[in-house]
Amino acid sequence: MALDMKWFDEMEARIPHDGVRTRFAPSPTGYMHVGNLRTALYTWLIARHAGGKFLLRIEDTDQGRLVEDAVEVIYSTMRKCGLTWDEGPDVGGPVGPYIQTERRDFYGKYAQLLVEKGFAYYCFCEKTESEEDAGDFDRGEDPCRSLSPQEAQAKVDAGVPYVIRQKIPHEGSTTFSDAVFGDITVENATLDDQVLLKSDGLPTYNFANVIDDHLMGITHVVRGSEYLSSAPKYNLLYQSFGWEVPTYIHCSPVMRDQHNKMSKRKGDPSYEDLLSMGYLSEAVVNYVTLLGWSPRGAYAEREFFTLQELAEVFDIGGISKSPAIFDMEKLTYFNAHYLRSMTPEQFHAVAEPYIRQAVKNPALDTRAIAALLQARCERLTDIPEKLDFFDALPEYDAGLYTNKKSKTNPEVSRNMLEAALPALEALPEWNNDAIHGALVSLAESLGVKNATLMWPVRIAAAGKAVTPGGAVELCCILGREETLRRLRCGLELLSAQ
RNA sequence: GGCGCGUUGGUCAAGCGGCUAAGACACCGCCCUUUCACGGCGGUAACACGGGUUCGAUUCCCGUACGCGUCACCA
Repeated sequence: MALDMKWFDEMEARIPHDGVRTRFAPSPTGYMHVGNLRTALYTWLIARHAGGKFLLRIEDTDQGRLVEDAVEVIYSTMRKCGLTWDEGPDVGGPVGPYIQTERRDFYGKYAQLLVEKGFAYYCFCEKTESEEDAGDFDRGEDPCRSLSPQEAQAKVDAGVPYVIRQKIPHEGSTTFSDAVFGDITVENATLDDQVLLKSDGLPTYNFANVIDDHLMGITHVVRGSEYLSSAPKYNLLYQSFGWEVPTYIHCSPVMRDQHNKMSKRKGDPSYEDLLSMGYLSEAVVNYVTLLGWSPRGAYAEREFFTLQELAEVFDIGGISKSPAIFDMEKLTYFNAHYLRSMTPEQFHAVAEPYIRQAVKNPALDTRAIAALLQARCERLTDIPEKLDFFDALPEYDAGLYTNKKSKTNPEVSRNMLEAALPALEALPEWNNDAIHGALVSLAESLGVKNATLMWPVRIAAAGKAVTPGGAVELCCILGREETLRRLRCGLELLSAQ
């Protein structure tokens, strides 16, 4: 069968040559690994930094199930992270389709083209079944490699199943250039004649990648370092077609510990999991970008960046060769920083649902509570447990009234509460300033330090030792009536001693 | 096993022949203070090992060790 050369020309003609073009090519698995997210981030940053195009391509070469939902997860994750794309399955573009299963018939044609050029051949051998066979198999000796075109064609015509393999030269060496790892030279003899087209007519991952990246005009390919060893074969493939090789950027993996990559299977959190654990998307994005990349020059000591700032500063040279261990504690620190950097309004907006998990009483002001929380939580999920005393005063032990530094014990606490009660009762207004003023001047007139009065009031108001705010703030939020009631409860408890 | 890659404090990391080897997280201490936090100040802690090259190696080269990756009609 003759190849339609005009079709190839048309495919070539569609390819844009207008600067940097990068692509993120996930498989629709239903969630976003941290490692994948980082790849997406770097890919996006390279495009945006250069003012180029960023495209989305879905690699769905197998799984027929779930795909619809899973692709949605990819879209929504990308959106939440702010990773906008210029071309993709949903928005289209000049080099579509952007879903691999819809490009199915492209690959066979290019495989045949390669056969015609003498850089690939039909192979009619059985699959290599066991690992041992595969290991011992002397690849240079594949008899199909030396079949004449006529012999091969005859078998194809006779309906013998076949795969198409890449014809790697026996001699010489291939040098592959990576932007992170530098030049890597390998002997061609160590490379195998990898399958390009499977017997079912579908391409292997390696082949599909080369074809798609070329046909989509991709200039920079970001991928995991596990693909590093197959890269020289890509080079050969590009050479065979006479195509320009894109810049490859191989990234070392994100690890869960010294020995293992992060993985959903081992229980490591995905992007979605991190959000539900109370982390902000911005914090995750910022932190993950810094796992394996660091800013240089004037920004070398900075670590907080918005996505836009990252796009300006990002450079391929800052990508590290060695793996990085994901440190949840440092992510937590980033998250805390982001929470504190928000305006009170912004913080209230994200915190309110968590506040309402613990505080059902509609009379309590969530804004005032949020204000106390902002400097006191590292994740949003920390919030509910800190507020457990608002709706109902917990049962507590009189021992809480003893605090050395504040110079309190049940005895003095009783005196303090007795004095505080009428002072608070008499206040014309109920707000932070008024309460604070009244208590401070009361302490002065009693001749005790502020803490000696504040401690018992806070314990009586909250019924617990550690609270997200001091006596004044808690009383203010609880309201006069409830505050007085709780102080009387405290007094009762102390009198019963 | 072959081939490839990597190795700076517990973690992330700067460094790209000459430095008291940055900075951040975590940890410890002090200050602030109405508990806890926040904030401020300070501290402990590292160039895997052995050879070269060089006037001089964390930096360049070669080994060793350890680790990782890859050797599929999986991606």
